[in-house]
Amino acid sequence: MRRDVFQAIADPTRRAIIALIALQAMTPNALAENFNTTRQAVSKHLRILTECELVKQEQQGREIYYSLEIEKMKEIDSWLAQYRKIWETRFNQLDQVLLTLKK
Amino acid sequence: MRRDVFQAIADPTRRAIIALIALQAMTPNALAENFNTTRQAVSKHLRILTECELVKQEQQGREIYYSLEIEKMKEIDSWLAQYRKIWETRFNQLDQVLLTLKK
DNA sequence: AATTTGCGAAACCGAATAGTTGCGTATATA
DNA sequence: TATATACGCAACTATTCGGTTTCGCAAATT
Repeated sequence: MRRDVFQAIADPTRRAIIALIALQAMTPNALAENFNTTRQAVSKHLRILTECELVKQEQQGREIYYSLEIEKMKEIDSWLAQYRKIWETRFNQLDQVLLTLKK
Repeated sequence: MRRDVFQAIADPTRRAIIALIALQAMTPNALAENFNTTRQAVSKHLRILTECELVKQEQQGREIYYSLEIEKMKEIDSWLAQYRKIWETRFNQLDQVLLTLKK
């Protein structure tokens, strides 16, 4: 099973889960109440997110709190960095053009 | 068919295509030669990338050159921005702790 | 004009995926 | 101790996905 961060964030429900647990740790039941889905479905998404280390869990009694592993999000950021470089270069080039026109 | 950027970049072959055409426009055949796959397979990926506007095409005779629509990549960047804010805040907090310890 | 080349599109197939249902287990509550 | 709650896991189903094969069309080459 090839699980990577990009595959994990491909699903909109998972992105919604990420958005919620980024703010505070939550249980599967609490998460399911926020969507039109069952606890089991959320549970499966959490398993995928856990497998690619985007999420960490903490047991408290019979409840399991899930929270975002923010470090892993940087992996997407570093992939994006190469393209950010491109659009920043283009922006600077445009900037140059505008400056030249102004003169 | 729900095509969005996140679903598009989920596939490793598509990320490789993006990396190549970010540097220069390429034809499906030229792209296929860079991978262990057929032109048709590449063609399907290009269709998906085109549908979500990550890629633009330019016909030249019977050849079609595909290149990256860098603007669309910013969509991923702006989604990531909310999380970047989180890790930067945490970094600053850690920075504060280190400063306090130093004194 | 006949052939080759570059391409998209459709039909098809096996694998993966999202979701449901049902189960077993552990913790909490009565 | 009996019951309710929170959860993960496995089995099952419908759908989607990545890839191949085949086809037809248009542009280039002979």
